[in-house]
Amino acid sequence: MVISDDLETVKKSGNQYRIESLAKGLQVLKLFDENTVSLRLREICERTGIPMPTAFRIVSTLEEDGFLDRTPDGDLQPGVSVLTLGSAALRGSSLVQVSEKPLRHLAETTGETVNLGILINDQVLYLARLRNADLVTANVQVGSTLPAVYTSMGKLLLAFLSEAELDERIGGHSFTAVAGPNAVTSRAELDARLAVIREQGYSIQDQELAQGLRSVSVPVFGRADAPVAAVNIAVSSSRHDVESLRGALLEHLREAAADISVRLKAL
Amino acid sequence: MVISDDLETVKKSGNQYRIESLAKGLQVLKLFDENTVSLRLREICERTGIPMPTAFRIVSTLEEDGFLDRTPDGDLQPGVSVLTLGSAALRGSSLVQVSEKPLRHLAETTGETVNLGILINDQVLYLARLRNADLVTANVQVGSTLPAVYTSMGKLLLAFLSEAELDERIGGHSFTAVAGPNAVTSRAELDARLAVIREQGYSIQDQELAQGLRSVSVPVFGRADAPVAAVNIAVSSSRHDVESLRGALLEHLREAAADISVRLKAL
DNA sequence: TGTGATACTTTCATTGGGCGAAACCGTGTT
DNA sequence: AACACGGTTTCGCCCAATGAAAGTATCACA
Repeated sequence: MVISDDLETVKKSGNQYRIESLAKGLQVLKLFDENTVSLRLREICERTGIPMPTAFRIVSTLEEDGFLDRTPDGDLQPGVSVLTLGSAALRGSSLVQVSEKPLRHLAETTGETVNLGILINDQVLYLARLRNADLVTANVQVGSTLPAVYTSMGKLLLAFLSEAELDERIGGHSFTAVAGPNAVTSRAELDARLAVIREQGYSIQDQELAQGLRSVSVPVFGRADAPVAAVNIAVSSSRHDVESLRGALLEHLREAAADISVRLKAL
Repeated sequence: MVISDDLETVKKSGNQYRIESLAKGLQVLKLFDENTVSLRLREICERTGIPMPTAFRIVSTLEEDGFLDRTPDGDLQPGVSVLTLGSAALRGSSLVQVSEKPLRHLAETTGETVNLGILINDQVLYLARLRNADLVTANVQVGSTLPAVYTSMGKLLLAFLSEAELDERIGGHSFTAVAGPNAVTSRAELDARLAVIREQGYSIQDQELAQGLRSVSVPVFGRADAPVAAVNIAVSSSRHDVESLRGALLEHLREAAADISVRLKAL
């Protein structure tokens, strides 16, 4: 739409409608993640570059609305609103609701760790996860994201994208992240693997994410003919080789995915 | 602090540091809850009273930062940032982490629905919940809140507050909400029940929240001598009478709570 | 094809609210 | 007592946030 990048007034942000003060507040909220349980005002300033009085006002506002809480000693933590919002969003998703029973069944019949994930840009977002008792598993939780190209769910979902969409999402990927021994290291290699996945209809990851981890994924379909999500079974390499994944586990996985797909279409 | 309510400039909000535009953005975010999965721009305007151009800008900003997503047909939904933030906050809480195993054990040995909750103002916030197969249960999920005075966990946690704190939290409570047949209906009645709870060290709710539901709760302690959370067992009244709750179930519950407390103190 | 309604997008002028420098405060440390 | 540090409050400037109003796209119904 905006053709006028003629002047140097392009601004850093592409959105002409962005409200700066709101964006700053969101930026502060996003500082809190799995590794960052609590922060002090000073740390918020350091990490964001926002001057202290402004950060103070932002924090006051976030606190007032329950998005931040203060521990007795003044540390700032995500507040109730964040919890309620997040859980509501997660549970509100019909995909998650509908998957609950099939996933539980899958986990029980196979005894393995199972996951449900969707594609967000170049990342896989884990929407549900049922862990088994394996000592070594990927360190992900509901809400975590991982680079799509190193995971079986991610590659599966990438495989169903058009060439253009694929470019858009992973065109800039550097393939240099720390990953497992068999990780893809170039776009060409990725394209080849995606072709195989398209061919066989399922996706396997053999120690691509990390040493010792394998997984197999299949698609979940909604009403449209593109997959809306992926389900997988993740195992320790010590207990299952690649062929084992292609056998009974894949069969159970397919049943679960089909079950979820049917329930989705029935909505 | 601010003694000057002398002028009529008291303003609706008590916070002199509030940033209006940020607050409005948060208000929009909060529209999304368990019953509100998606909204249109027009609905956002109607529900908040924010004029459309402003709402448009707010939504653009929230979208840009991943706090809102747009379905193919333009409906607005909570975005990835909300999911990741919320789950991170939930999982980041050491209380939830530490409770996982004991709660699972409790659920398995008793076969009942078990919950973990904390007190937020006059509400109980459910941090963890393991449901059994009962047809009728309270319609709560992780992240849900319920009025403390109608729940066993809530009353238990209220019972440990000082008179002043109690006043502050439920001083304005009207006791008129739709609740179960045995719900407390006055502050005096509540005080009496809290006294009993303090006496016996556990809390029972017998169809106070809703017809057909009973539960029993005990406290979880951290390093301080006030409880940090409550654990409960929630049953259908058709399968357990009140005396049954006081028996073996209470015993198992106490063990789980003690287990969690020990783990908390070991951190 | 035309008419109108609806929902959203863009413009624009006006102004109040957001902004950061700087001063201030409280607490702990040397 | 002097200092440092983290947080709070003041103050005045000015621009970014605001909403009225105009513009556009889409759909429904004739």
